[in-house]
Amino acid sequence: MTTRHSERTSTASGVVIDLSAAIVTVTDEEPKILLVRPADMAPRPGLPFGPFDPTGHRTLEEGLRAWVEEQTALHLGYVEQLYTFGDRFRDPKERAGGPRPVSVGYLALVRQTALKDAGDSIWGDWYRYFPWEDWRSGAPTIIDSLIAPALTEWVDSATSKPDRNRRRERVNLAFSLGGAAWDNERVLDRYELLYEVGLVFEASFDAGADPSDKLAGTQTHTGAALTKDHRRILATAMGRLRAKIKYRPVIFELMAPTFTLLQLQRAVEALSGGRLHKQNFRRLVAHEGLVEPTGHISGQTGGRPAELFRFRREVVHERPAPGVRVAVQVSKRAG
Amino acid sequence: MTTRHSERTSTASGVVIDLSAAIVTVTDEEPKILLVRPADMAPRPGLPFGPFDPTGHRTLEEGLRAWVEEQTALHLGYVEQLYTFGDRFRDPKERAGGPRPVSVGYLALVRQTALKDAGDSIWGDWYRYFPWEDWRSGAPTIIDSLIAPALTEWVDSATSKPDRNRRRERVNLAFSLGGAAWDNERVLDRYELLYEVGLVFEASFDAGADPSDKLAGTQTHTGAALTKDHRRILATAMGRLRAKIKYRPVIFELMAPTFTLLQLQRAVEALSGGRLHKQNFRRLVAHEGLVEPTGHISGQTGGRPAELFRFRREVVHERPAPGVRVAVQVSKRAG
DNA sequence: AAACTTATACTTAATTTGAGCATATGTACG
DNA sequence: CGTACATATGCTCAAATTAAGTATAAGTTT
Repeated sequence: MTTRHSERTSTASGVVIDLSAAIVTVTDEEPKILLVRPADMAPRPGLPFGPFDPTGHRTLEEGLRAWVEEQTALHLGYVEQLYTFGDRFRDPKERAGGPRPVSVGYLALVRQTALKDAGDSIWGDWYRYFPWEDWRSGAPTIIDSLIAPALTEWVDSATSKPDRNRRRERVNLAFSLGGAAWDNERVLDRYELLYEVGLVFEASFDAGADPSDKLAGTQTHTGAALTKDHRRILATAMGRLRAKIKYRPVIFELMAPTFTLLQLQRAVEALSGGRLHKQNFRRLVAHEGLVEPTGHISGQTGGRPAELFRFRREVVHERPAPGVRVAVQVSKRAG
Repeated sequence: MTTRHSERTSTASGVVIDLSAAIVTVTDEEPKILLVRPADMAPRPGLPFGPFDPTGHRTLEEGLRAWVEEQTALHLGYVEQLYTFGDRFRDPKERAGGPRPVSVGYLALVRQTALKDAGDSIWGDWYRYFPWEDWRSGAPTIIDSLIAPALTEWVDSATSKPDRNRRRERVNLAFSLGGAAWDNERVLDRYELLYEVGLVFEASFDAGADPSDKLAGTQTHTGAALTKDHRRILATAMGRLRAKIKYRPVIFELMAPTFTLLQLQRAVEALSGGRLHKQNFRRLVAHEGLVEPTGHISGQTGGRPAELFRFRREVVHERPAPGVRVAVQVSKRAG
């Protein structure tokens, strides 16, 4: 216990560090995530990633940028480290004796204009993988039709009473089934719950089940699957982004240089998964000094033309928490 | 570009993953950090850490807990992953051909009662390493006497005008020299700025300077130093904890099972580095349902005896963001 | 008993938030 | 040309929250 600080080089064997990127953009009021098409080995699409090279990469982030530029011909602007994933058996190949992969996950934001489609990378609709997260037109039907009943059954099937209570609390907290307000930031909580209950494809796949089995019967899987644990990384990214919007002006990383206030509002709504009160939204961004008018007018609206605005970068130095601190209105769940 | 997803094992060579822990407690209204005494090789104390063992450790967090228990005989309760550090030359030994260390940093909270002093681990005063962060009795003198002048000089010494402006903005943002309100969460920003300007010991040490040089003349180094980049990890932990207190009831991880409201307030103040308005603080914790009275009375106050309270765990399931959302009053800077 | 320390209840004004009304200014289409 | 419709924008209003007190209670210290 005294010599523990002496030279301790790689006693650890077989660690590989992967750098993974959840690259987000918003086009046509829809949030998108950059995916690479499945290669021969991978049956499902996944996030772009590549191994960290300690000799070539000065920093982790630099390594990530290099990989992404090579794989997708995309130059990343805003990049933020999310989380480092290192649980055993994140990659099923590990069971067969593969090395232990540790992934450092990143969130990156790029503007719509930057999408050059480079071969085998594509923009995937974010809510295709998380259909229960989009409340913009009311409560997602999949919750009432599929998720809620299955979760209730899972709660009831607990063997002991304290266990049942724990399960109920967890369900209520994640999916607000107990009447609480929907918390749009708990994306990861919800995904992990669905995984544990077996409601997402990855769960049964990771458990080694033949996927065609369950799918043959009733539809019990929700949302489209990604390879390995990439959907979990994406859930982490969504939650972080939804939280960050509220206190940092990151939304402007996704906007064109000039935009109308409605375009800005729609972008926030797309990411947040709920609707905003229009007048209050305008009051907020104006009062917080987040934007300034350009004097130009947009003609694209189909109604009264809107003024074009631009982001006021100076706001970062003026206010402690500049961001779109707006309450997301989420229509009450039916029933 | 098409085969990039095929088997790509460790082309990366010489990566070692370290797990580091910033273990925080509060005793006698002072925040403390657990440090391990310098061994022969390390000239300064540092955070407890150990290598990640992919064969033995099921998860990263489990690996961290195992290391800490082994090194300090401390069982960790609340643990949260902070950030993964991988910049080149974080450890000066790397220049001499050592392996590239990547550290996954964690924040852990333990209660005062849990401190068993196990041999060569000690509790260090948190503000000894960051004297400019404690505003509880007004603006720290070190800012006006040392930091502000040095930063101003650094701003003025910029060669180009845009460069000077960038420096000024950065200084104003981090240390609120431009009249803005002090933001107690920007701990990392401030440390990194001081590092870059050369005001912390680690900067000149990492640059290879003989430390006795500078110290011989005027005192230009602020705060006590830690080994390698552990002070940076600690800064990250402080910032995260200060932020988290406001929206999650993590403060109770540091409190005894029952406590008076003033004890609770002092603990929050100790971590936040500022004073709170007493009456509003009580109204807040009561109104938020964070605590409930035990019916018992504390006799230790030296004034009117206070009622003892306990944390209401249920609050987590009731409110979206339970936490001590209180504006930290920071006395205005002198001058 | 007087001075001091801490606890706790209550007041008040300013600010922020949530929701909506009213009106302006354009397009689409009969 | 006129009516319906869509969007933009200014403004009001009540409720809730926040910041900063005053007032009083209930102990300890000297």
